[in-house]
Amino acid sequence: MRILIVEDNLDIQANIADYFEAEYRLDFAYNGDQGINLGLENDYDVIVLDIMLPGKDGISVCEILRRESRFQVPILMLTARDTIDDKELGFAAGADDYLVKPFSLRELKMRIEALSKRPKLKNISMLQHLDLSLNMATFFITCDSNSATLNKKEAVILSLLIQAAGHTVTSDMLCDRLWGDDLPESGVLRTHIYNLRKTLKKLETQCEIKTERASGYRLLVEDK
Amino acid sequence: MRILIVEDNLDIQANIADYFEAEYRLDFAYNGDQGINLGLENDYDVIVLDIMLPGKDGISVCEILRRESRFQVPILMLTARDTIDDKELGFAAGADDYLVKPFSLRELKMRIEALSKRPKLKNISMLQHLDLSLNMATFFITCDSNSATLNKKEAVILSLLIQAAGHTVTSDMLCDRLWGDDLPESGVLRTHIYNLRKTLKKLETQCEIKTERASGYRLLVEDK
DNA sequence: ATTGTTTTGACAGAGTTTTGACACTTCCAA
DNA sequence: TTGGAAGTGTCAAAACTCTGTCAAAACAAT
Repeated sequence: MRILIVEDNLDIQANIADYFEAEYRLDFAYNGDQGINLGLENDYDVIVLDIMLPGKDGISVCEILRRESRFQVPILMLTARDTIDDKELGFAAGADDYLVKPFSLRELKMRIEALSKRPKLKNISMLQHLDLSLNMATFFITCDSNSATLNKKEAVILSLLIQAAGHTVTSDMLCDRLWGDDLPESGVLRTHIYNLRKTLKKLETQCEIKTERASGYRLLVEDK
Repeated sequence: MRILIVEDNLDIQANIADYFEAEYRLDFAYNGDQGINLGLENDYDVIVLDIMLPGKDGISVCEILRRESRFQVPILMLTARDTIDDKELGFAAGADDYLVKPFSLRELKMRIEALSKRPKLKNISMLQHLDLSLNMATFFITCDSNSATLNKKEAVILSLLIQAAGHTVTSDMLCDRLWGDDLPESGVLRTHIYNLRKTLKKLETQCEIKTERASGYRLLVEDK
C-alpha cells in the first residue's frame, strides 16, 4: 500500500514514519505544492493531508488534487481545529474523512485501512466528456441525438479514459481494471479499443481516443 | 438478515461487528454519503444510522433515504444527545426508532429484531405502474378489463420491479427476497420471469420487463 | 387424490469476449 | 535510406456466457 503524507510538522512526520514504515510505502511532502506534485504524479492508495500548511493550505491542495488528478484517491484531512466550518470546507473540497489533532497513530491507521478498502470507482454513474455522456449503470452512451449501448468491457475502458481525460491511461492500468491478475494473452485490448472507436465514430462525437505508442491511450480534450 | 451500519466511530463499528457478525450480514459506512449510496444500492432489513456523522449528518441521510429509496427500510437512529429536539427532528425525517448513546449491544439487538419484524410493505397493498395494478393481498393484477392472478413468487418479483420501476433490480436482490440464503441452484428465476412476461402479454399491458444482461431486470417506464 | 405452485434440466439462440491472422505504421540501427 | 523489429489497426470467426423457452418432475395445499 502506498501512502502520501502531506504534513509540515517534522515531529509528526517522524512519528508517522516510525509507526507505518514497516507496513506501508510512505512518501512525504512538506508543503502544499510538493503535495500536489507528488499526488498528481503517482497513484497512491490514500493521501493524508494536513489542513494547516505553509504556502497552499490543505483545502486548496485537496481541491486541486480532486480537480486535476486522474486517480480517485481517498483523502484524509488532518486538522488541529474541530470547528464545523473546517469540516464542511474540507468535505466540500472533496475530502473523504477527517481526523482531529492530536490523534493516536492507531486511529490513523484504522482510518487509512478503512479508506483504502473502499471501491475505487465508487458512485460515478454518469460520466461526461465534451459532447459525450456515458451512463455506467446501463452502459448507454449518447451524443446529441445519437446513442448506442456499449458492452461491459468497452464501458469500463471508456469510463477510465473519461476520468483521466487528457492524461494517458497506460495499457497496464486498463488491463488491470478489466482482467485483474489473469489477463488473456492475446491483444484483446486492441480489439476493444477498435470497437469502441467504431461506435464513437458512428455517434459523430468530438471525442477521440489517441494512442500513445508503447504506453497507452488518451482521450483528447480539445474539440476538433 | 442484512444490516447497514452508518457510523463514523471505528470503535463502535468494531464492537457492533464483533457482536453481530456471526448472526447478521453487516455492511458499514463511515460517513453520510457512503451511507446513502449503500442504502440506495442494496436492500437492507434495517439501517442503523448515527446522527453525528462527518459530511452529511444523520438527519439529512435519513431524509434522503426516505425520499430516494425504492425500499421501505426501517431506520434506527443513534445519538449521543437525548434532547427532544433531536428526537423530533429524527422522527420527522422518517426514522423508525431511536437509541441514545451509550447503549448496550443487547438493547441494540432487541430493537433491530423488533424493527425487522415489522411488515415490509406496510401500507403498500396496491401497487400501480402505468396501466397495471397489482394487489399484494390477493396477487390479483388488472389492466383495463383484463385480469389474472399471479402466484406468490411472481407477485413478489413484480412488486419489487414496480417499486424500483425504471431502475435495475439485480438478480441477486430478487433471489435474496425470494429465497433468502438457501437459493435453488437452477435457473428458477428465469422461469418465473418467463411466466410473468407471459401473463403480462396476455393482459395486453404497456408494462414490459427488460433484462439487463449479466445484471438483472428492469421495468420500463415509458409507454410503448 | 386432485390441484396449483415451484423447481429442475435440456436445449437453442443471442450477445459478449477472446483468438489469431494479416496489413500497416513507427522507430531505430546498419 | 533502408530493412527489420516492435507496436497497432482491422476483422472475421471461435469460444464462451447468459437468456428464453418449455415440458416434466417434485413439492405443497386442500
